[in-house]
Amino acid sequence: MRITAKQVAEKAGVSLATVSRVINRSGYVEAGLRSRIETVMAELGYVPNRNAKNLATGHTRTVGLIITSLRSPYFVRLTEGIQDVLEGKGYHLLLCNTKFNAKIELDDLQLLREGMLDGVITATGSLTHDVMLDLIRQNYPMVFINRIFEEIGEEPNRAGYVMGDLVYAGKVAVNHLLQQGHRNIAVLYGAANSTANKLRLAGMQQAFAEHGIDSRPELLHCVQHPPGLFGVDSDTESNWAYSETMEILQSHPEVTAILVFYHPMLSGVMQALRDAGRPVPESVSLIGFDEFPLAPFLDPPLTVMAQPVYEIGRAAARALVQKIEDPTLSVSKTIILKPKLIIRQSVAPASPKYRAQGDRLLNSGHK
Amino acid sequence: MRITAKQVAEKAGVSLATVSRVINRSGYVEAGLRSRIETVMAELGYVPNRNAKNLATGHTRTVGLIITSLRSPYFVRLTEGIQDVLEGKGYHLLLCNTKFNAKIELDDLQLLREGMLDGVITATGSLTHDVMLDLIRQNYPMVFINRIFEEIGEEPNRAGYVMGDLVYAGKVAVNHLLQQGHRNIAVLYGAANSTANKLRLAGMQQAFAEHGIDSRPELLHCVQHPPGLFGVDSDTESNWAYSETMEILQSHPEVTAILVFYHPMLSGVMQALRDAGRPVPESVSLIGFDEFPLAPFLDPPLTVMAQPVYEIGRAAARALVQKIEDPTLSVSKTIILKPKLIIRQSVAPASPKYRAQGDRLLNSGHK
DNA sequence: TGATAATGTGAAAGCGCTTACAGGTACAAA
DNA sequence: TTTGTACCTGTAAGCGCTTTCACATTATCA
Repeated sequence: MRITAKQVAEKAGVSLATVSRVINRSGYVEAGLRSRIETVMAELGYVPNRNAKNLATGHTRTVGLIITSLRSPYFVRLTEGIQDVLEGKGYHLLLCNTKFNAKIELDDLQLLREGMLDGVITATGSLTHDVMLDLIRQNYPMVFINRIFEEIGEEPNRAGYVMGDLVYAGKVAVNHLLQQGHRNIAVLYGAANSTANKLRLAGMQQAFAEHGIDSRPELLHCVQHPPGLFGVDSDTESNWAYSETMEILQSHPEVTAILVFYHPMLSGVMQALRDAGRPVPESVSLIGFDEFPLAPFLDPPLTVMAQPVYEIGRAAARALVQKIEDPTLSVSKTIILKPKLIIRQSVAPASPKYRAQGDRLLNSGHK
Repeated sequence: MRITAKQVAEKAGVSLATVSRVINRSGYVEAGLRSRIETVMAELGYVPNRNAKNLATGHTRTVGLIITSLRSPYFVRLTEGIQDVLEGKGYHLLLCNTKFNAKIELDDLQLLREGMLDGVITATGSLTHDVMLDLIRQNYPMVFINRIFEEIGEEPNRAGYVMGDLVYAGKVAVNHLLQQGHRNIAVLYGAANSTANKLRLAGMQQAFAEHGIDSRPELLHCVQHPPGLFGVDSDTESNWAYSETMEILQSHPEVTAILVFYHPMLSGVMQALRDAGRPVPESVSLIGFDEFPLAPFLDPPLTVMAQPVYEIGRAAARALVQKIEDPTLSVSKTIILKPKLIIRQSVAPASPKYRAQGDRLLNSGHK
């Protein structure tokens, strides 16, 4: 059977409390006694029971991270940032991969309620919005990435927010395209209705506005996948992106540029472009989101909107730990970090033909 | 304060035991009472305390996964396989990213001893070999991926093993190269001394043997990174690979093919090749390990040894859960799954010049 | 009809820790 | 000497569940 602190106490001829003190280096214990107890612990091979400790102290020093998939370098790098700070603070990470499945997300959120998690970092969209709201209002320590809750006003609570500057990201990406003469741009979204998508869309529209162009739907073909679409399968996102891209290419041959917001969709988009005989960037320009090591080695080297996602992860983890350890409620400032466009070779000037077509559309006015 | 089962019991006018029975659907409880208690729980917003439950039952339904980095599609896909089966069985995943750092690995292993983890799946190399041995002998439920322990003979315990057929992988990869006339092959390893590396090396040597070639060190330049080399930094593996590749290219200009066992190194290798003016595959052929969605879109499309890693993950998780839930000790059979070479365009026939050079080396004999 | 089994409920003893609280000693300051 | 304070250790009451055991009550079957 397993050795308990009580047995250590008996063998060392001290009380349980003293053993606890040496384990936790808390309170006073005389040096001689301490080392005697440590010897006994070593002899007995004593290992403290973490569950008992968790119960007694009311916390576990583990936090949950909710993401949609590790297939995106965005989430990978985010996770790394988070783990690197957690590790330094003695926290552990419980990973929840929702695959856009609300049930899975709910399941992990429940762990927070059940006291098994001290806090949670959420990097996903809007699947379980109401539950999140509820948790925030109940003052659970939470940090949200690229997401805000308008419903929560100035009520103090223990939620924090860290974001990339998504408006800026959308704007800069579209600007780059606009400058190269692109007018008909298709956008492949991640989950619908997410804060992130709204902000990016706003940024994209700003870019159009700044170019004196009215960004009617014809000029910006946004495709969002329905919630809960993706399964366990290795490449459902990619497959979805493939068929959506094919669809766009056929129904909107005037599209000369594609923005891919969710990295796992990239391979599907590229495959579709290849199958449709539309070379990148000669025929269609492409911008990906999130930098990854092999981006310079794609054919063509991929122009990418790089979010400072490692830093976002670190900021999120720091904020969460701080919120966990400080019982004070407050209304928290949102931390915002700027992304950067890394220009490579997947964007080229729009072919004059399509350029003209876009401008024609543009000049035809609308009611 | 938080609602406890005791309060539910009082309000419902029943005993604590009965409340516990309805929570766990265990034992007998009359239908009417059950629904009354459920109503009370709902009214009170009762959520059971998981730490108390963990303490009382002695298990947590969470398992640990130890990997080196999420930057490799190998570990990503592995993690997905594991999570997909765990999720179905009601287990949660605690993720440990060692970054080849023994301290971090030890830390998570400790959670197993402390009872916070019901079991652990280890997919890393040899950093904490002795501790692993210890844990196995103490009959903790563990599953090892691509790793075996010769030290454990026929002693029954609760460890399991699942492996890709690494010998086969090494053999097939080298065979492919040999057939194209390559004779001087460089290999970039992951962590030194791992079971996986030994097996692959064995396979590679088999391939040479089958071609009637003696695979002296001159013909197979293996480079292993020292343990603990890699840090937090985004691309230490890549940087290491870059300088090693540069080094090889200079000191062994006769090398015409490179095998990259650890995916995060790939970008470094490709950058070095590019900087050294050695085009792939015209000058140097390249084989990567582990398939990933963008492999067909690299320049050139990458030939890759694809391990059935999702299946490996599933098998590992199934094995672990089974070992957790079945207290019987046994000596376990190793599950072996075959990889597959996916041929694309990063391997071309060796240039005759180097081919000749390789053969000359070969024919010069050795003492 | 009585014996046996199945069903339903409660009391209470843990699970293995932490943490007041109380009490004791030693030593410096007053 | 007294008092105050730092230092040291133990007692015991939890933390919030699960689970055994005992005891009722009801159904089942010769």
